[in-house]
Amino acid sequence: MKLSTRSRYGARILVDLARHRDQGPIQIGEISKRQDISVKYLEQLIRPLKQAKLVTSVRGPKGGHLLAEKPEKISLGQVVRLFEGQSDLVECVSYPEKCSMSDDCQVRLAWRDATEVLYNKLDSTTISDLMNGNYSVEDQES
Amino acid sequence: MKLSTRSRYGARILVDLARHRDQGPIQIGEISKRQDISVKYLEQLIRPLKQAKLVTSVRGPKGGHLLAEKPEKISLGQVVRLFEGQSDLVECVSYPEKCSMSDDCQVRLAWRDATEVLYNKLDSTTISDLMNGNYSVEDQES
DNA sequence: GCTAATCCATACTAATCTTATATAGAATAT
DNA sequence: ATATTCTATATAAGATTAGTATGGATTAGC
Repeated sequence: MKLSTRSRYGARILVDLARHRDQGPIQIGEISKRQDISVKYLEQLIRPLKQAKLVTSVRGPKGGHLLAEKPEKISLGQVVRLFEGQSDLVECVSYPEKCSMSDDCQVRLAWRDATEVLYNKLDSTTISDLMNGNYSVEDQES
Repeated sequence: MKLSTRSRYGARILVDLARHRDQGPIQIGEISKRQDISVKYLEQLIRPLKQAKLVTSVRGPKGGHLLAEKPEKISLGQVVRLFEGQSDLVECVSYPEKCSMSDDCQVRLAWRDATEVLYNKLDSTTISDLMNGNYSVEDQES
């Protein structure tokens, strides 16, 4: 039950863009240096962020990437749902037909509730909470 | 971020043993039929459950497996910690040295808190909650 | 218009993890 | 004794992950 590095890196990319959002478009090379992620891998990770309208980009020299939303409008839940192929902890939560037992499987309901609790937490944590070096539980809504 | 089938099956094994705990030792063959898990894989999954003292076994003819604890004393959190190699959602939560950024990485703290919320939920859900076909959120402590 | 700097897209690969299956052995109630 | 059960290790196919490589498309500025 591990989060992929894509989700981890994705969150760090957004925090990096948020921290430097008053500096105009941010080049991938800069993010790469600061976040210790290869340029080629970064390009690959930024694409889904753009498709999800969390990031916009400017082409050509002096181009780069920008947050498309205010940091407080982007949650970790969005990032994780974007990068994890399977959002639920177990497949049978969303696709009961995948398991022959699911009809009377009480365990499935417990996985469903655990998934929900987890995403409630992730949804209530925003990039804004994470960008200023003073993250604490009290910053969050729920 | 998917739970392994080991955790899923492990939970179902325990629920199965709980449901039939008044019938003496339960053979793996029976569990296999009811839960649709191969005998050989079951043997492999029951071993850690025994090592964790959640299950005991009786050898020889008429032997089988028994819950070692009351169903209300066994939580899904125990099962998941037992079967998932990595309990935390991300490695850097427990091993900050694995990531060069972890010193001032606020995101890491968010993953830590999300992990905690998840396990609080799993720890408050017991086999007893899941064995009688009437699971609901209200059954649980928190 | 060129062109250098940037972003975009797909293919590929090594390594790891998952999910089992297979084989052989040890213990024990009858 | 022995049939039945549990125990332990080895092996392997398949999927996933994490990352690299290659080539291309776009565009601001000269």
